[in-house]
Amino acid sequence: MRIGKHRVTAAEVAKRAGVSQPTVSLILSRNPKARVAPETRSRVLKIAEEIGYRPNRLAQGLVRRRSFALGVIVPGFDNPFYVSVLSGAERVAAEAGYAVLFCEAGKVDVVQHLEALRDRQIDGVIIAGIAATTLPPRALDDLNVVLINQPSDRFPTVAGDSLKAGEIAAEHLLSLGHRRVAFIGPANSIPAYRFRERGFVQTLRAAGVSMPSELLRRADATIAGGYTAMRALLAMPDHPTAVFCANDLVALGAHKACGAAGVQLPRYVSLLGCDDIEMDTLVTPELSTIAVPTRELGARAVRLLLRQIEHEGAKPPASQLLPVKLVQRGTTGPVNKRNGGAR
Amino acid sequence: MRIGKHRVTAAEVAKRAGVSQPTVSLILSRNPKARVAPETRSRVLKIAEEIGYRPNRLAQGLVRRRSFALGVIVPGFDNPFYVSVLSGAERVAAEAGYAVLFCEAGKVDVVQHLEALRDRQIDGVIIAGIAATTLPPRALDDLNVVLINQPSDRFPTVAGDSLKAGEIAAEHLLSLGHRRVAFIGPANSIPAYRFRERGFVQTLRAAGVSMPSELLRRADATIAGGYTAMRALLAMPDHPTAVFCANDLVALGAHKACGAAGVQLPRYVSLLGCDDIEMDTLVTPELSTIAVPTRELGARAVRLLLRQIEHEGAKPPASQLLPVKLVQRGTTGPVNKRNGGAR
DNA sequence: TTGTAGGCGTTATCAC
DNA sequence: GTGATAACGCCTACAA
Repeated sequence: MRIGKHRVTAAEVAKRAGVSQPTVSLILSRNPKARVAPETRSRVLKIAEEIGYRPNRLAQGLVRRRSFALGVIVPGFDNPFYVSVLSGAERVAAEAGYAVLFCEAGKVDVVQHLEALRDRQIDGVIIAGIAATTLPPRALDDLNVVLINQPSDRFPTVAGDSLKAGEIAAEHLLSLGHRRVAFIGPANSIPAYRFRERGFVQTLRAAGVSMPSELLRRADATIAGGYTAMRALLAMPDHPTAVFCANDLVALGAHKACGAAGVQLPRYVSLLGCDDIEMDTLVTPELSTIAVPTRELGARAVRLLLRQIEHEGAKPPASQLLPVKLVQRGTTGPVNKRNGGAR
Repeated sequence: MRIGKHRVTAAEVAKRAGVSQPTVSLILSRNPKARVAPETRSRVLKIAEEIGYRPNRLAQGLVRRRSFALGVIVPGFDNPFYVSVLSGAERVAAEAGYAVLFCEAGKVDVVQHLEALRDRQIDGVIIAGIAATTLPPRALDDLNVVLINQPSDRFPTVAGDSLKAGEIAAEHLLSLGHRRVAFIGPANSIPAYRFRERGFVQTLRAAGVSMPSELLRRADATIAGGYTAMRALLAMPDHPTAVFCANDLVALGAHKACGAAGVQLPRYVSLLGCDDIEMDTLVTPELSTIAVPTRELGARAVRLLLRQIEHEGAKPPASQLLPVKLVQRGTTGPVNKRNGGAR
């Protein structure tokens, strides 16, 4: 509500209630510590309610040096993973009365986005999908930061257990009898993908299965990347019987390549992704994957950030590693003995 | 940069430059109108640069009564359509120096989100996927609003041409020889879906093809909704030879139902979606659809909003209707004469 | 228990 | 051209 052209201010409430403006402020913002006459209190509250007073958060922010806003920076929405993270973050933030400033950053302009967030006196930043180490050294100075899916000794982190994901993938494929297995993933990329790869390769090796270099395919972490890489794998005379992909997008691209080549899944090739995005159940057969609690990552990141913000001095909260689990659907199955190149 | 524990302020710059603080402000913010001695100007600019001065946008906002921030409210990310809209909006907003406050609103708490945005002195709001008419009458008072994909005589609007989309769909299916066609879509829903349905039905009728009520299936605008509805259609003794869906999610659900039932696309049933989301090309055969320029919707909505904000008094900018177009892929094909219930 | 004074970091309006 | 001075709306002292 407003009076004429100017919004309702605390001073307005004060005037009508016959008290001073700070008293109003005291009653409406300050916690239980506010020792005010119950009679005054209820009168002020009533009037504030009546004329629809709502504190101006910009003004609050200016004096309290807090904006009650969080920034979320992701590389883009090509990968539904980030969509989930943002969604989870927004829910928790909104419940806590924080706004979410959303930034989509094409690697180049992360720094600019960070500057813009700083100018708005942002209370904290969540970064997903961008390696913090690739940023200019001081870009994150004096900022409350929580990183998603990347380890750091400088900032608290929330991550799905990527190493474990790789292990689970390897164990699953091994248990199905696969011995000639491949991995598709990007070369120099965000830590999550590297860990998935490492966990996968190490577990294979521990089981006495080595992965020759021609079965380690480098590809962008996209559908197109997976498609191309899988095509190359299928073209090999002795193609692998199972393929683990750095993420579900890659796996879906690979899935599509199989479809295009007339290769039956999982009869001749088993295919395993990682993340568990919604599209997985859209393809036929549905994609087996390692589920990562994506929304939960965003939600927890916000909680960590709030803790960090709200008791400022304390030591930064401990990082969290969230469990992942195998979701077996239609693209993984027992190795087929006769399939050395057969279609 | 900061000095000790306090951030660099304009006053700090002023002190070092030996001028008054307002002069600094004048030089750094005000455009050409600033009549300032070139010598002073360059000195101030140099010092500001040196100590890394950046204006506090909260303080700016307080006095200018502007936050340089926009709100975007969408019902959720279940539908990639909204993801695209948000993405397009963010890009344009960021380029113009505006922040995007992202709100995911489960119908219930739209009002709360709007209140929160008001409290932050938001400069404008973009609403997608939520019928403005379902909001309390005064919820949008005194707000700069742009609506996406819904007509309104109160606010400017950016929309894909949904009526046309329905027409195109009908023409396409008719041209392929289909005469027994169905529609799957939600009952009481956002305007876009209603228009698609209307355009579709009207064009059919104009061509002398009526759609019996059993071929008008009501379903949630989700994958699950499409799946269920399609199953019901396939179970009919004389099932339709072509189906148009309110959006791609529904169509993908229907696609899946066909796969599960062993029904070949488009041989026995043609399937047509609407929106053109990325998943469409993931399924086999790829989904034919009517492409809506989703990112562009978000981008234009922001431009409209900025125009509205920046010359306040002027009449609200005209609404925009963006063209849609048929994207024929693998799920639509000529009617098969022999398919009265055949599989 | 409440009011007064002062300041958060800007921008706007004037005199000088 | 430039510098006081006064907002903007709120919060934190401290005094009454």
